[in-house]
Amino acid sequence: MTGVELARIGKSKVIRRRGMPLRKGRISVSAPYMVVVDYLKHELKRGRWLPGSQLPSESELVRRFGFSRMTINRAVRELQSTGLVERVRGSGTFAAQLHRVSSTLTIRDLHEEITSRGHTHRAEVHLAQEEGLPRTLSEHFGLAAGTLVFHTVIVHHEDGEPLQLEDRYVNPACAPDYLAVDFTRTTPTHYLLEVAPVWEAEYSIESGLPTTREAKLLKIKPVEPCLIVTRRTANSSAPITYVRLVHPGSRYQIEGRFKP
Amino acid sequence: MTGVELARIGKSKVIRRRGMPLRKGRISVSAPYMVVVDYLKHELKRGRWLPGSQLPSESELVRRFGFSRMTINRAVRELQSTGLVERVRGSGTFAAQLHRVSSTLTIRDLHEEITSRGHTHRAEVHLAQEEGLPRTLSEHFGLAAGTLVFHTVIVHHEDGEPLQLEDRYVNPACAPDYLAVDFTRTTPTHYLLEVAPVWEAEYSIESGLPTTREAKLLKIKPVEPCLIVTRRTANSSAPITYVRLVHPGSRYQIEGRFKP
DNA sequence: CAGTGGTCTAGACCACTGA
DNA sequence: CAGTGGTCTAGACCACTGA
Repeated sequence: MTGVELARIGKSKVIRRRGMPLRKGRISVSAPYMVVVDYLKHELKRGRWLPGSQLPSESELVRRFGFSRMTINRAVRELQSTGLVERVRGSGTFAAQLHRVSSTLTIRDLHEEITSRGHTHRAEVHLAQEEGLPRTLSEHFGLAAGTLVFHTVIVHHEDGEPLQLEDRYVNPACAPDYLAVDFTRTTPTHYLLEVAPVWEAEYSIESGLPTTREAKLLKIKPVEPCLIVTRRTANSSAPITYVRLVHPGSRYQIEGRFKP
Repeated sequence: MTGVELARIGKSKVIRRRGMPLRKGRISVSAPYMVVVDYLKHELKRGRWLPGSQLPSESELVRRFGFSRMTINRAVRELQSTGLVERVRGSGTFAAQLHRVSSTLTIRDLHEEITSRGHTHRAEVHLAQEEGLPRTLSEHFGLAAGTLVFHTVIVHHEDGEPLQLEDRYVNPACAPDYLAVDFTRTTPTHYLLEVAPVWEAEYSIESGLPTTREAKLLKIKPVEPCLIVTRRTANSSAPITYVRLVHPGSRYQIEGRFKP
């Protein structure tokens, strides 16, 4: 972008201040701070400022664009929060190393996921009962061994094929009516997100073999590698649920993408 | 927090405007917008506004805290960007369902990861050559089959135990000197992040079996489940690298945690 | 129509950096 | 000391919502 073009962008501010609408004809004009965001992103993308090198200062951008400093500041702060630049007070703004691939791991309702692919979802309930928390899970779940908890084992099918075994423990204090839910119609994930807002979560993703029972329920050979996700959620004072999700490796993978 | 306490917070603004420093004695006083952020976070955490319900409006918060509307707006916008609230123009601000567990999947240098655990890292280079891109990878990598690319196969050990097999293809246009690097001293990840800034990335995480050759190099049985990560990075105009990372399931897992 | 959030401005004071 | 980013303010105009 040349200095002339920048000057033209600067002028659009004046127009707005005189009360012109944000739309001229069919062309939508972005908010001034977005103009700056787009400009900086575009130049970063082109490699104009290599990682570690310094970007124009706020006052420099104020001069170039003709916007107020608060507007410039907001734009650059936006890039900072997405990790594209780093700012050092007293020193300057620098292009960041894009090490971090910030992705979003969603606690997504499997029912939604399957139906959004246009497939049918069916849930088989193999266990739904109250029981004492096994000693082995006490630490992971964050409740004392022997505490009465709800335990469900459900196999989710996509178009008739087992896709996920969901072995879940639920803290009755957070969802007292959990066992009354018809899990062939409502998934535990969906129900729990409704009744027990999540404040924090921990998860682990690993590859391993199913237990004998899991293999049988998933209708796979005991030697088939599985993608196993375990997850614990909690609100600010108590654990909500601990779940082990076992997926046949041949049928499930986690995908992600990052683009600033 | 009671109305009285809020009123007191409001007064602190007046003090600042008269030129008092941000620190009184040893007590550090947060910036006003952070006061509002902390207050709203704290109340959300306590469950004061359940998911979907409406938070106080900006003007209401202006009255309560005595800060200017821009300051209140910045605070609430901050919560919005972290996904804690949703805002609808003309309607209001609402507590969000915390479905999204926003986690950060880092492209991390394995050497760093291992040494930060206090362990020793050793890399064995099994292949480093130029070759034509296999047809099967053409689509994944984003280059035509047969294009000359660099290909390296490296096994990374943690305290002498094979932890990761790194099978990597590199676009020579982005890193022409790639093959000159001594990979027993510098990991490909480290080198590439230096010379070829990443603009976008895609990854997939799955569970599967190693190939016969991979199993041999990792010194595991061919039936041991592995956590397999494939990743493609690119800058704005060309793909940089495509890598398949194979980890023995028994020795590696991906962990994450989310807390607003 | 009153209420909501989205955004901009011009000016201000400040802490921190590095020559 | 000049330059940098961090932050706040008081007022403004606007688009959109929903009674």
